[in-house]
Amino acid sequence: MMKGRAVTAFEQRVYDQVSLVPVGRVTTYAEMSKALDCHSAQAIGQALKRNPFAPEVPCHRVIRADHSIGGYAGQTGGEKLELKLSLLKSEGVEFNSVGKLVLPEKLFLFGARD
DNA sequence: ATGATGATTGGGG
DNA sequence: CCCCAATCATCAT
Repeated sequence: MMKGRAVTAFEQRVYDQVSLVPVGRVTTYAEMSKALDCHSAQAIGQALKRNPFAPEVPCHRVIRADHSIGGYAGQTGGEKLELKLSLLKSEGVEFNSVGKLVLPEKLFLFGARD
């Protein structure tokens, strides 16, 4: 039988990290790259786009550093993005007409205490 | 092993 | 808005 592709150590660390983001909060690719001591936010996106545990692992709670929505399920536009938006909205996180996070204080910074 | 790709980012025009 | 360089894990050859 077909065995799915193995989750790499790096991906596992990314998933563990994003799992720390609470419901109703979001973080950024850049913030995660710092927390994981990786110097490439894009590498974080690479791992998240291949997340085999979505939405168990909340990869939809990761947005861009400029507070815009970012991508989802391998897409940067289209229906999947709509899904990401509705998932976040159902958790109380919203974006304005310019596509930016309405309440920046909802950003979750690793290592910061509330 | 080498080259290309990408859910990014910060800088510049 | 668009373009570019830097960065790096993963994928295709």
